[in-house]
Amino acid sequence: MKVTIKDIARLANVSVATVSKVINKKDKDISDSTRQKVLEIAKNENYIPNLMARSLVTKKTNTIGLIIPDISNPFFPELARGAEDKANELGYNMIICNTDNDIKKEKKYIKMLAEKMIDGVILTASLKASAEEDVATNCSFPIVLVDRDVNSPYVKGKLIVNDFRGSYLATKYLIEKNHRKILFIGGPKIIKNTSNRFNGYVQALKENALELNDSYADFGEYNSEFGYKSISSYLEKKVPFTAVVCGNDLIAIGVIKRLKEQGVKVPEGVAVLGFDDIYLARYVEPSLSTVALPSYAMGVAASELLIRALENKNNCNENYEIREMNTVLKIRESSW
Amino acid sequence: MKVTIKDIARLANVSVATVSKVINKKDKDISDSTRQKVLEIAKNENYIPNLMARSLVTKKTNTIGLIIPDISNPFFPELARGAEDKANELGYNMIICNTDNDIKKEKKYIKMLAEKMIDGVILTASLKASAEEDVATNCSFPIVLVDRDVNSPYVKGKLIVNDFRGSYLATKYLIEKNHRKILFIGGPKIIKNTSNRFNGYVQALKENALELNDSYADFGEYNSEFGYKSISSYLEKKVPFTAVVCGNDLIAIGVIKRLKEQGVKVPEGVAVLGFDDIYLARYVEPSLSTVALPSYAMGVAASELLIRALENKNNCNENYEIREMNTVLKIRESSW
DNA sequence: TTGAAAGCGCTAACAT
DNA sequence: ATGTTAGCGCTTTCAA
Repeated sequence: MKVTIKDIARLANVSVATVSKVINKKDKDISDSTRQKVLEIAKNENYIPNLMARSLVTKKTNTIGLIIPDISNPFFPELARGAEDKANELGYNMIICNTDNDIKKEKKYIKMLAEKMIDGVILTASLKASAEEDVATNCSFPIVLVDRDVNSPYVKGKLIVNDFRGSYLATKYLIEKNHRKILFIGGPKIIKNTSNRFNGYVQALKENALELNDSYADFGEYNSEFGYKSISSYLEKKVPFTAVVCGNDLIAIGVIKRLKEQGVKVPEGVAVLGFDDIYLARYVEPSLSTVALPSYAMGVAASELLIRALENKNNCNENYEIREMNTVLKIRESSW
Repeated sequence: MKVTIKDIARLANVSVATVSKVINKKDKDISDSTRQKVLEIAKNENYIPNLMARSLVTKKTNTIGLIIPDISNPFFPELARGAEDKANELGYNMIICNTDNDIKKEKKYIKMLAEKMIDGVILTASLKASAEEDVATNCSFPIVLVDRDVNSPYVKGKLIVNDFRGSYLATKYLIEKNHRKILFIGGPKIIKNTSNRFNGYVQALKENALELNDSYADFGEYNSEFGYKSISSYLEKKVPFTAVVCGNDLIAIGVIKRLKEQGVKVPEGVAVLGFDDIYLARYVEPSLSTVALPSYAMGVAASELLIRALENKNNCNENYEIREMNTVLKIRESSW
């Protein structure tokens, strides 16, 4: 049988109220001797407060949720870690929810989190039909958005990734290196960051008066299989190109794989750029030139934003903080 | 203000008990009409049951914990996904805890999980000083072990990975391919699976009467940096070798990276074997020959074992199930 | 400086 | 078929 606050009270010959005060360090007006006694007994009895009972009265769980679309994309574990480390540091726990880019799952998780009475949630970009019918609209707890747009009074902060600028700079870099036929292979079209990344690419082409050919862009999944498949079909169709801007590193890795199989050298034959800068980007062969996102720092910032909002009593609704995370172009061996 | 069971009861002109029964589908003896009425009102009012209140009385949270040592090692997200999918399917939620191989963090998490009154925990291999002082000894809820040993009456199941056999077979394969000077570069020595994997390697050497040279084995971290560093020092010392058995895929990727920088071809100059078969193993260049672990299936099995134990009323203590997960040697391009 | 008591939202005997 | 009621373990006001 678990030992409760009652047991401690009985053993210490004090009331449960006193024990509660000591446990919660609200002990300004508790005598030193009682405090000591209670603390000692609590330790001896291996007392563990029941957080559910506590939350039931305080209406605070000190737990936040993190909703991510794809935990097998290395970008997200890194973000999760940053978020968790910061949350822990600030006295919060975190529940990670992986939606597999599935709206149904996302809905389910949001419901689950609501039932668990979490204090708030960090919502990262995910597939979605339209901003209006975003499931997040149904949240009734504070939200911090990462690379995503939701209209709701519950939104307390927003992390913006300058995806546009990232791929714009990346593409511009390729153009400066004299590439003229540049493919774009991105993730799912309905994800916002996909279109942002695509638009940056388009902008760079336009500025340099380069032909903007529809057949030069392909959209699919943010994984290596898709990169492999997509580039295969360009190869088959004998589309001429000398560089590929990829929606993320996983796609880039798939592209490089296929290119090599075809006997095309990277970067000599074709330059390939990734996006994200996952852990393995510098270890693959050739190491990946990529638009780096500060994944860990993003997680940290998201937690910070959310928890600060949670602890801010004067809940000024309309004025939430927007923080922009900048991308950095890292040139390694897969491009020149 | 959140709507509670009381509100629903009031609106439906019934007692809270009736509402509770309907909500929990314990409605054998509730009239169809009341059931309908209650359900409808609950939906209209957007009623969300407060799980904490429920758990407080049922002593069941329907939540399990998953403790993993390193979420940036792609093996673990895959396992986590399997565990979570299965848990969800069986009506459970899962909280992922990442310990960074840090005993202190592990302790903290176990305490946190206890406070949150989780129903049970899946504990995966981690650094540890000795079996006896394993933090898990302090758990007071059902445990399922993955690749780890703990002595506790709370252990309700165990997943064993045949690490030994995996690296034994891998090494044997290399020997059959006429490799004679084979290095072993493993993870931290105090992790059990490290020594298991090492022992398999040793066994294969012995059986083939090959020299077992201490300086042929190195132990460090399960990441690419370590692989890179370790092989560098072998290269510097001009130790002769034609093959490397690595403790995991990340190490192998670091090793290959360094080898190529040195102008050593893989597999022509040196064959490299990994362990785990992470998602990117088949996408790196050359694709990685590796001892595959069924990461997703392991997660599924762990959840299954744990939840079955949780739901098994006649809690026969001493007789828990042990399930062995087998490894499969996958030969790709990094070896021959 | 301490304690009594109400109540958080819910479930489960037990009545009716 | 439905309702009454006693808690689950805790915090918090208010009184002593």
